[in-house]
Amino acid sequence: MSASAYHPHDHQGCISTALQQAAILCAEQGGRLTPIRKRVLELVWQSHKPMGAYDLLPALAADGFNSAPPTVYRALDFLLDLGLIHRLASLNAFIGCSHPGHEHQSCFLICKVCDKAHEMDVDPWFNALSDAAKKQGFEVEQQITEVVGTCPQCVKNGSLKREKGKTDES
Amino acid sequence: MSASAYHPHDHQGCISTALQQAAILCAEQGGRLTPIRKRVLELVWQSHKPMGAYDLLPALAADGFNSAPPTVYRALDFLLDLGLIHRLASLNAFIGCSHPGHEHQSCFLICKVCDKAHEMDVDPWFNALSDAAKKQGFEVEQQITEVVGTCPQCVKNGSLKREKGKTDES
DNA sequence: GTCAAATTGTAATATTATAACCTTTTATCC
DNA sequence: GGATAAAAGGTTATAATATTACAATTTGAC
Repeated sequence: MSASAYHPHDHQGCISTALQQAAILCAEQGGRLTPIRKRVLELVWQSHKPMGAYDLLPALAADGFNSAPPTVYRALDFLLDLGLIHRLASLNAFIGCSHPGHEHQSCFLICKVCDKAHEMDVDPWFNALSDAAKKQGFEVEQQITEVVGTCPQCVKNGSLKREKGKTDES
Repeated sequence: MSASAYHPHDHQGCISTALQQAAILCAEQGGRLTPIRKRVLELVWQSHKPMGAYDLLPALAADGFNSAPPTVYRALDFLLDLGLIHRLASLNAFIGCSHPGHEHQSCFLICKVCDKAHEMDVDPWFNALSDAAKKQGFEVEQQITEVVGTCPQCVKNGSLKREKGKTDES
């Protein structure tokens, strides 16, 4: 079970779980979790905020790794292929998958206040959409769903601010 | 009622309808449908394939318009604001809205064979997703849904090819 | 140890989008 | 009709994201 992006939690746990699952998946599928790939996965998991490819380069450089765009894109592609991370099309950014290891379509709730993204489980919803598409004769391969708005935490903070008269709202 | 992207139809009709609706919306909302904006809208509607911003520049140039990136991006932004076009995040491309004039979330079926995109009406479905998000305390502002796969026409063509043994499938 | 495949290094460049600042056009008011 | 402010467009430069192409190195299998 993954922790919610919105609440305090042992985030080191998120990272180490992700690394463990990566190791397992690589073992199963014959991929190699090289130091660069491992470090990129860690960096993507550094927070629950989606990371741009170019955000990762300085961190890689600081660790003494090569840091040219192809390096990070290769690692990201590898991790995407294994389903260890997702790419958010609306942000051109990457985020760790909270339940890798099985094929699934992802749906992200993206907070425009704190920038965090939370992977939501919406299988029934995906099936409904797939069915609608199939009804039109469309063969579905991939579904991209990204919901932009304000996360519970930021809604709450916003309300607190309003109570204290610290907002620009009327 | 808009024509299906997948079937032969009077596409000039699509374009002229789009232009008429644009004129009406501009009149209602006080926007100005200048020659550049009008031409960009026409170009976006040239086919049912999403167009990249940079695909539009040569066509604008050929028509004697200024053709630097800001020109086309300003026109696209204007059309986006009025809801006359949509942007497909997974393609970095733009496509005409088939039912502008009322607020709506868009859902596109994108064919990776013929590159056409079809706007699907999925209000009930969107509400279900919104409800799921709200149940978690998330305030929804925008929903991005893009389904990638093969359109009915291309599925059919694929089947025909298979019958004739013209495919690479086993 | 040799070889082929996978991975990484490196330089250059492609693609998409925006910033900043200036000029022109348009609508409005007197 | 001319002054004026706002909107739109022109121009140059650059930012941000991503890929190509090819060389060098590492790894695993035999």
